[in-house]
Amino acid sequence: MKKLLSKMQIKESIDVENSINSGQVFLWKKNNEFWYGVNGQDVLQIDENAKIKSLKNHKTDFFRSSDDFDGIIKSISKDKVVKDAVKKYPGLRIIKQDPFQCLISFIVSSNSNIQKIKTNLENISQKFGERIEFKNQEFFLFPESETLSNASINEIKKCGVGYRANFIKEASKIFSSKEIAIEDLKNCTYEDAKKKICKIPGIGNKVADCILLFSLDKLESFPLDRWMIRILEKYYSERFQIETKTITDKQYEILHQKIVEYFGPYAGYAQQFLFKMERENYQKRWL
DNA sequence: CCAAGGCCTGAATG
DNA sequence: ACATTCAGGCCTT
Repeated sequence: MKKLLSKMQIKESIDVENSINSGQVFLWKKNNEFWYGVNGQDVLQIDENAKIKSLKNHKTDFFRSSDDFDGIIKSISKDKVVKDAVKKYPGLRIIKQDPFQCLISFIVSSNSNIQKIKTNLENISQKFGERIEFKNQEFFLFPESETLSNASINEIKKCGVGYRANFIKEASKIFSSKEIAIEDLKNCTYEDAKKKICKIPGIGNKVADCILLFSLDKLESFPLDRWMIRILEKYYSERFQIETKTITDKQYEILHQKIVEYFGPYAGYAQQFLFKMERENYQKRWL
């Protein structure tokens, strides 16, 4: 029994370090052997075995451990490129994060870089979020949508987000008005959910796909940023031909359809493995 | 529907 | 030093 369990854990083990360091989340830091991070109105402490302690005891399947991980790996392993990436980061997971924080995070991310995104989000939390102590450390929860919807553009700008300040305020208004309900988004299809959130200012194709993949359970979502385009050109130039320099909405949609046709319904996982691998190849920094 | 240009900011590059 | 480019894009023309 014990042997079986340990074997299972090796097979299914979650790589906390690499999952957090893969461009999905930003308000995380390591202190001694634990990772600490803000997830909406909650703070989490995670050890190397992915055991989670939550400040508010919210139930969250942060690492999507109820996903059939082995099945997903089999499903996306269509070629050597993905297989190599999976072999390199076998415990890399898609993280299920707080939807509002995720939405604002990726609005902030556009035309930016990880270090700056992190700083911007820390500023937003510190300025507008509730200060709280957890495990003898200070944290600032991510602000509620109401708070940000009532904040002035200038105050938001002080967080260093520039022209995105207006997007943040407008997005927060829409979110807090419940005009778009999270449960609906989770329940409807990828296409419908995407259509809905793309109406929010500051959310285009790429940002929408990040939000859908990292907080709304849409695993066929496949965010196409500069890195993924580069990866497709490098490893999949015949299969996914990219005709133009700038990817238009229409081309993005066609490309995404081809990608899902090829990688299947868990294409988002394939994206995460490829992204992680290529960024590491170029020794890009994470948090 | 497509192409081009502007945009806050700050670290990296020349 | 100082200017220019570039970075997980989006929006307008």
